Amino acid sequence: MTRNRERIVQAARTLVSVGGFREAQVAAVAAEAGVSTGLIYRYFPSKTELFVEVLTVAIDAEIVILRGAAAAHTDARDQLGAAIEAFVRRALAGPALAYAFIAEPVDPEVDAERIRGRRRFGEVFRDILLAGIERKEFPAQDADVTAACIVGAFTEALVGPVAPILREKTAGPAQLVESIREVCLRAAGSVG
Amino acid sequence: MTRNRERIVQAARTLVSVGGFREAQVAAVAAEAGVSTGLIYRYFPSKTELFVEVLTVAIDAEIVILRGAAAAHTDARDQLGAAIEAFVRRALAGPALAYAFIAEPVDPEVDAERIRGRRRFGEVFRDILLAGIERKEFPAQDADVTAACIVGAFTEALVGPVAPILREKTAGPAQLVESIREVCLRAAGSVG
Amino acid sequence: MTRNRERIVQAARTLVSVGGFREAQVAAVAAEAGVSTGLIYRYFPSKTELFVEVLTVAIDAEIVILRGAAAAHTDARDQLGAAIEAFVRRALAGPALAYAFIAEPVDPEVDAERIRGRRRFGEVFRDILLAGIERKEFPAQDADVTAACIVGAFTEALVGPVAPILREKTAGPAQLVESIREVCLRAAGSVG
Amino acid sequence: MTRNRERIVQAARTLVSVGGFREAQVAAVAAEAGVSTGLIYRYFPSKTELFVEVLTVAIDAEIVILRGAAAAHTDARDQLGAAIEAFVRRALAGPALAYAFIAEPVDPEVDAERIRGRRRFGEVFRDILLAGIERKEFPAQDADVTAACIVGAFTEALVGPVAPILREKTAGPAQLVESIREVCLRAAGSVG
DNA sequence: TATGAATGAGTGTTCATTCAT
DNA sequence: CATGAATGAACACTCATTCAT
Repeated sequence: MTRNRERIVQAARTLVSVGGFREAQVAAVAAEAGVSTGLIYRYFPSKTELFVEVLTVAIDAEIVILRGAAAAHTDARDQLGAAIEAFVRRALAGPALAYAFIAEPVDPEVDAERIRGRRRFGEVFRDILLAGIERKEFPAQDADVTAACIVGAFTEALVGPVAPILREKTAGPAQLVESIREVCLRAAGSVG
Repeated sequence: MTRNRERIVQAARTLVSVGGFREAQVAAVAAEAGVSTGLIYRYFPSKTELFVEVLTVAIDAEIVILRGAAAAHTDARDQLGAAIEAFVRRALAGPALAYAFIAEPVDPEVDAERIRGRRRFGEVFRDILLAGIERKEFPAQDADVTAACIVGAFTEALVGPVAPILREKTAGPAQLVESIREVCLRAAGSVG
Repeated sequence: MTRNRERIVQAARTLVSVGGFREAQVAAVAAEAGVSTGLIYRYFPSKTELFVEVLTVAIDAEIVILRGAAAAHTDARDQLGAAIEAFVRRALAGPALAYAFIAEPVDPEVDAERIRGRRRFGEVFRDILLAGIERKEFPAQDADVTAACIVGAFTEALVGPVAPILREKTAGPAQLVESIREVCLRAAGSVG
Repeated sequence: MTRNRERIVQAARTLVSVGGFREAQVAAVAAEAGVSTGLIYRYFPSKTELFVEVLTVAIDAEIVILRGAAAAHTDARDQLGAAIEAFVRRALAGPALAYAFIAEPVDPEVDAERIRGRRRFGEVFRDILLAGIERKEFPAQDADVTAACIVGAFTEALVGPVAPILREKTAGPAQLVESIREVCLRAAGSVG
């Protein structure tokens, strides 16, 4: 059944988001998914491949959402704001995705996928920035650097070590979303 | 001899910066330091404690440098720019510190120290921001959020996945340092 | 269908001759035979039983051929020479049978069958030798020992480690067949 | 201690000779040697390397003995006879060496060493044969083929499946040694 | 009869930690 | 103080066998 494959991926994702790669042993994934360890190897050639897929799937989904949120607007500024807000809102909803982005995966191959994921996130913002710069909505700047900074910024603010404190301090999620959005928009040079 | 203790910490730091926590086994640290594995346990109760100290020492040193760089200026804008530039320049000089900040440490306790380190970095920027806001150099904003974003921003731009590409693309380190500084200053609301 | 049974045995035989017992897993046999793994267990109670049959069938066929080759002659010397030649020629034609005879089977039970096979090969030669000794074609000797030595001799020359070199060196298969035949005939005491 | 290394090799050798490679798991070797499994990896990079050494050491020792036995004589016939006798006597003394020569080791690398061993045994006999042929003690023949056959012959007679029966049947070890020696000498063309 | 998904015990290997010297 | 040999629990992965469909 292809249902088991999904169960395995989901179990792996859950374990990573809760306890990091460190606690996501094959046996634990199997237990979480309610299957035997051997079954995991029917669907994935190795633990590495499983976690590469976990990351890929998670990132793909987020990328789609980001681009979708941006596509609902025409102004680059609104696109940027919407993409950031979409990302932040989702991240605040649960720890599922968060951990994977700051984690140093045990395996270099998984790490490569994580790196690719961050790069792809950056590309979403870079595209928006480039269009905005061309339309004079943003000042001239190195869009790649700004995009990387934006990714780093909300990653840190959301899933980084400061996040728990920020969440407590700021008056509810809406407030935090708004703060992050403003910082990132300013970083892009958009005059608020 | 307390000299051995230093040699061990230095060896551990070297190994982490070169190959990450993954390749920094106790035996490897001992070999790098030129001591026996047993000796490490005379100075540190566990591998975890050793790496907590490695991080603490490294972060302490950076904090001092950051604050020192900022103290050379009076304008908040200049302080912020100097602190960022100091951090970025040092990070570009070598991988020594960089890796430790995005790495997911093997051990939760080490992770806790890493988190504390990032928070302390954030505090440096928060203090500068708060002073600047009070003096109307920066617009009203949540200084904690902005500070976290700044830490995330240059961490990503420096040691994140995009870094290698950025380094190749931008015309030399000086160019990259400048780009990052500008983004962060804009993020703080400083009109360039 | 009994056709499936044959297909399974044939597939197992092919895999063993190509890659040894090591690569002849049940799943691989099933794939090679174009059936499911489960079907194998409908015909054989265990993997062991399957490979015991593989060996038995292969050896039976060879024994028949050996005896047939010998039966075409009346002189013991010619019988011995013909039997050896028949075996050697067949072995040189393909690796099919060869591997199974020096291989240490995974399973003691399969090993027992292999041992039985070699013994039965020895008996073919022992019978020829005994008849030859009685007719004074061969000198008095321990026919069992000589027979075992003959089996060992051509097994080594054919499938042992020296085989590849011998095949390259000697001028074609015909030459090697002749050399082995001569050595074995001399071993039996037949004056060439 | 280098004593442990020897204990490990000896334990591995014992297990192989008693139960074959199949029963010589790392844990079993450790138990037999009275050490922990981890200690084995202090001396050997892998299970494979351990068993390669076990074979190499065993074969080296036998080769020295074979050549030594032959060196005590001047006639090629006597040399050949002495070498065979030496090998056979030792083999009859215990199962230690025996199993390793017919076993198909689990690992290709170990198998390669086994193959090399048999080849080196063959070379001992080939050298003796070549000298004897030159001195007209033996008739013209393919010395490589004869050497391979001799190795195969006594391997089969000694450690092959027929061995147990031969041992029971023949009147004591001395008798069997003599029979094998005679067969091999005849195979070389030496007129007894 | 036939399938092949599912099982889970077993194996080689790593590495933080200890302790006799 | 200092050594480094020794430990052993833990982990990824394999594969013969079973059984619901």
